[in-house]
Amino acid sequence: MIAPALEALDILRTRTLASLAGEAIERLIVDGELKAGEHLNELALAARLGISRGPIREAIRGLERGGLVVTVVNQGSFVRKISAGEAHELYEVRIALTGYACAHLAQHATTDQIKILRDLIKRMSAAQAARDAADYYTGNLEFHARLMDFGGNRRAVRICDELGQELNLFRRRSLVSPEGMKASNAEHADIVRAIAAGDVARAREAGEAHIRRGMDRFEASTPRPETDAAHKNGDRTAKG
Amino acid sequence: MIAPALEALDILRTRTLASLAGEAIERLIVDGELKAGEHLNELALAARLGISRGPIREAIRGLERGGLVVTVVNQGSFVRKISAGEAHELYEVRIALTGYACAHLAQHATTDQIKILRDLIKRMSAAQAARDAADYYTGNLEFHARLMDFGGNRRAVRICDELGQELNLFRRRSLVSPEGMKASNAEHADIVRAIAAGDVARAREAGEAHIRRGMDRFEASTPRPETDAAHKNGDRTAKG
DNA sequence: TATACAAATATTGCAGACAATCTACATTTG
DNA sequence: CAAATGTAGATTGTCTGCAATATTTGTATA
Repeated sequence: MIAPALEALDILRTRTLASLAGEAIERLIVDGELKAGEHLNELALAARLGISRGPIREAIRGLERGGLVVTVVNQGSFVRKISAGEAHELYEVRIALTGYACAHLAQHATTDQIKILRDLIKRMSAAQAARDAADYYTGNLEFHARLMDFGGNRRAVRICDELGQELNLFRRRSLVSPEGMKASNAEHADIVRAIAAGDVARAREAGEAHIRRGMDRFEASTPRPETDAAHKNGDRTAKG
Repeated sequence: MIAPALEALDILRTRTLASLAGEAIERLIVDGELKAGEHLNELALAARLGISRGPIREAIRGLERGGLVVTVVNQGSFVRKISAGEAHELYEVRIALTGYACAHLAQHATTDQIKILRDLIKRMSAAQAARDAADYYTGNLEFHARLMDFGGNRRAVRICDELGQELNLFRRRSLVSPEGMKASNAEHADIVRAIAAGDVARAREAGEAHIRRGMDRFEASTPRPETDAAHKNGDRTAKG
């Protein structure tokens, strides 16, 4: 065990304040402490993290490119506000990638990989029975990451991760009902069955359908875009 | 016409030095002036652009998140070196997205959209006949952008753009032979025919195959990874 | 000659300071 | 009373400076 002060110095040798600040701000956004459309005060953030504005600004540029934040010259940066249309687009990209990964897996999956997927399904099933939404949530995340990863494509995993993060800007960690969990997990089972059977077309179809149903559920549960168009930050929806 | 000085001021009011620097550095990379693995000297870049290091550093953070640059603490940033495996992954994501877009178009394309695609094919055909590689190149870029865009998904367009940029890190603007152009454009025609016929499966297949063949051509033309493993920046291939 | 070590140089990471701009509020003017 | 104007405070965009780290150069030693 190293003394905290030394440990802190060690962190500084291997990490940069900008990267640490980036993660911190990202957490603030994902956790909802910084709400969509809200202004990012550089000085306040710097004070809060006990550093100067330089690293904060660098971190914000990263978040900007990542789509979490939108910047207006001489006005600063704002947590990005995602429109329903943009959310739909994000979902569609996920549909395409998931479908492709499933098709790919139907041809190339090993028995070990299939076992891992089946174990995850069991775990989610248990979480659903126990009404443990949090456990189901993480299981679900891992299942989808594995799905993409087993396609052997870490880049696709990363893209899906980022898309998911952006989506969370909109749906604020959608809570799933027990029935929803059950239906969703049944779809997972469909996917894995098709993969195990080596049925390419059916695997793709099942993968696409799963994300699409998630999208439908989400859009059905989303109130029509509020018509307070005069809201101050009403147009902070897209970047550049 | 505004006096240059005033125009410069106008630019500063609407743009940030960091964003301008980001574009400038991006050009340096894409144009090959900064080669893969090369070190980005902040002071030198700042001097070259006539600004201070602050905006340069901010710009680099953006490029980092965009995958064009890799940063090592206390060593600085380097133009990302892409491995053959990573290039393959990038291609696969493009395959998935293009295939999906084509399938989508087969169901929803309007006659206007199909006409635009056909016109682009004619234009590329003319460029190929004239051996005008540059014109073919831009036509090809637009064709693929349209393909994605007509899926109605601007986000997918952006992702494909970014993937293409990263790929260019590897393939340094692959030059296409006249025969290559001809074959490639024939594939374009296949895609559009399937879309016009409303044949979803065939459209997807044609779209995927087109990118896949591009990938195959590319990988066939790529010399096996050089075995100068002792090269100084030999491991600057991935980030984080 | 090759290797190990040490000084010198170069470069990064960060902080603080300043000017330009924006925002909010009070004041004036029609 | 509404609109325009002016002022004070807050915030951003940029620059300069300094300490910490990395890299290079030079030197001595086996």
